[in-house]
Amino acid sequence: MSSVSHLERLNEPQRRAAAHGQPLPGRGVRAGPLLIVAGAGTGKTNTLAHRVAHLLIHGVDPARILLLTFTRRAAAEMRRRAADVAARALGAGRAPGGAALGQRLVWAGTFHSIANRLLRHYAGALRLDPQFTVLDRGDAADVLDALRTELGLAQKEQRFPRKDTCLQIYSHRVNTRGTLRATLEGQFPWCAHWEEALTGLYRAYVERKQRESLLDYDDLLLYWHVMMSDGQLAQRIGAQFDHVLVDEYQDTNTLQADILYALKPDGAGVAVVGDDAQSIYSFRAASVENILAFPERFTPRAEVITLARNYRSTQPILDLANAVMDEAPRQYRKELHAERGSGVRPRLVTVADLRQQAECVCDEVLRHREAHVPLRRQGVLFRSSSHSDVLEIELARRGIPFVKYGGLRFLDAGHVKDLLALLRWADNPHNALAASRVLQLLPGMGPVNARRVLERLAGLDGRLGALRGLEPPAAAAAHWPALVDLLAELAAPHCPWPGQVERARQWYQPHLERLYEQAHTRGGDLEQLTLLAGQFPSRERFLTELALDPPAAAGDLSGPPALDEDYLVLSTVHSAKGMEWDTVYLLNVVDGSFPSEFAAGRSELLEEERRLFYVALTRAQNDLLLFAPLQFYRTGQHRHGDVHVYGARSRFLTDAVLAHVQRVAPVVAVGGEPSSPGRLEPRLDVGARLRDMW
DNA sequence: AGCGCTGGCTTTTTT
DNA sequence: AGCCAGCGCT
Repeated sequence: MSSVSHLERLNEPQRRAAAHGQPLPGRGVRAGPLLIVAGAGTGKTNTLAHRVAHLLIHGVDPARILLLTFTRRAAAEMRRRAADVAARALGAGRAPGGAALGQRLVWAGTFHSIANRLLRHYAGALRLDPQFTVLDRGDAADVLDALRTELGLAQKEQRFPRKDTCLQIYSHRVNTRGTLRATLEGQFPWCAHWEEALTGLYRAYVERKQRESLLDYDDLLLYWHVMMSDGQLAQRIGAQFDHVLVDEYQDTNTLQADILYALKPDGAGVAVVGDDAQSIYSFRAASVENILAFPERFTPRAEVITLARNYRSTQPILDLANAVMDEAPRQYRKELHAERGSGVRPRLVTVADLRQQAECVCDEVLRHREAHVPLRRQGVLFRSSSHSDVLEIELARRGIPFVKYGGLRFLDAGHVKDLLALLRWADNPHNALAASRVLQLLPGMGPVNARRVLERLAGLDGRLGALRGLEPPAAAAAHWPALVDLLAELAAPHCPWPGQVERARQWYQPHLERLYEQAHTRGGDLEQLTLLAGQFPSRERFLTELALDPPAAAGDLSGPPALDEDYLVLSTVHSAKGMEWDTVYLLNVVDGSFPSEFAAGRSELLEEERRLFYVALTRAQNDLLLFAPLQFYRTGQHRHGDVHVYGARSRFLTDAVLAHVQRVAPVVAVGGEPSSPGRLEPRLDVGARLRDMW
């Protein structure tokens, strides 16, 4: 019958998951709660997309499907694929095209972006300014920083936690819905004695955000959650959706889970997908408990469907991944089985140091490219962002193009923050953080003077036009009228959005040149920012979307690279979630890196490192190379000032695991110019020596 | 007060 | 290598 033909490309459990529930003739699908436990590469996205398509085909209104994903990218991907499947099944003739159908899935996004939309819509019921500003991470930390200075927490004999740490602690506490003490003891023991001072800081933080209509990432969820605690509102919002689908459920936190349950207390129409073996966000308060406990949260309990047939990788890669997980305390147990059959064994390459690792990766990358694996089908993964530093230099030297995901963000650059602060202030005149940043761009204007200006402004009617009458410090006087004019212009109610960034940039240019080195390159960034701004319909949308979904790399701003462009992807393992490559290189598989040194001694954290390792391994389709440098440099500091340490074998590489890899030494180019001038002719079999160390 | 400089200290991963 | 507190000069 035609209603299943769209599912014929799925295997049996996938099909059961996609078609779960009873179709009501022409009126949608009635379904109880469903948990899909989907191992890596088992077609999770495809299954979820088919479920959405299945719902659409059975007449569910796309605007009544809430699709919660982990990233913006994932949401877009899901929309596209679901629409494709549905459009194909419905036939091009009598249905809207796939793209149009995808457009109508208006409630697809991250928890945070959906929260943003709902809150702006229901702001009136919450005594919330619908024009609220969303703080990105850096902004939130800056607010905390200002407060800790104001509260006199900065000058103590003992150093108070830095702003990012303060924010992390706050965030963890809020997202776990536990006590500050629990967060401190569990995650930040070295800050435990600051409990009282931190409490005061957070109290001030919450107050300030409310006064200035600022919401940080956590507030988006918190406000949503509070909104759901009101019976009437919860009822109303829940009734807005017939189906709620959640992707990457293993990485949701307690707050998100509670929102979900409040949305659909009986689980009707709820379907969540995840893999407990890939839970890697506990630092963000994600709780594996969410997925483990999901079925029992409902009566009758949720149906559980497990997907274990892997379509991504060859069997030797899965054997390795399975072996790694075999040593973990088991939860939803699933041994991945490759549909694609056999292939080459993963290789463990022992290299002398980071430099040789970089050279070796480059060699292999080029070799693969010659063997018709384009750069973009190859990915280099690492535990922490800085681990690719040496490699990046080598790639640049050899002219191999690459894009890096994770790590330093475009939005963290001072000049970008400056320009955005200007727009933010105009957008929300209460935003003292932005205002203070803007004011301090002027010479002679420091924190104290900026504060004075803002206090006097607040004493007047608070409108930006009133700035004109205020007297700035003498050094800033010359710049004052231009700034006041600019702000008045941008803040005027009907100031057209196109052109605003350009206008702000003109004003900012001389300050840029005065304040920063390399004003030219920085100016280039701002040009890109201007182009990006042009893609948004309004200032508020631009600022909000930018905060909710910051460009991952500076290159992102110019939009996705052209299709014919080929580039290698470098990514943290965290950012590699859900992605796959023909060939994967995993850097620094040594203790201290994998697992991270910070996980030492805490078994929970160690288990998360194991899952992270597992995620990295299962990104590979055909070829997997693990690199183990014997000498492992540390960046600066470390307690005893060591420049480098001898990396111990990663504790995840047990004998049972090693049985699944082929151990090799790098192929050193013989006869050609050796890259290090010290090495003359081959007298030593270095490779053999290195192998012997294991 | 602002601003530049010095020196001590530093948990990784991100919506 | 970067953050941040504190110092000294303007």
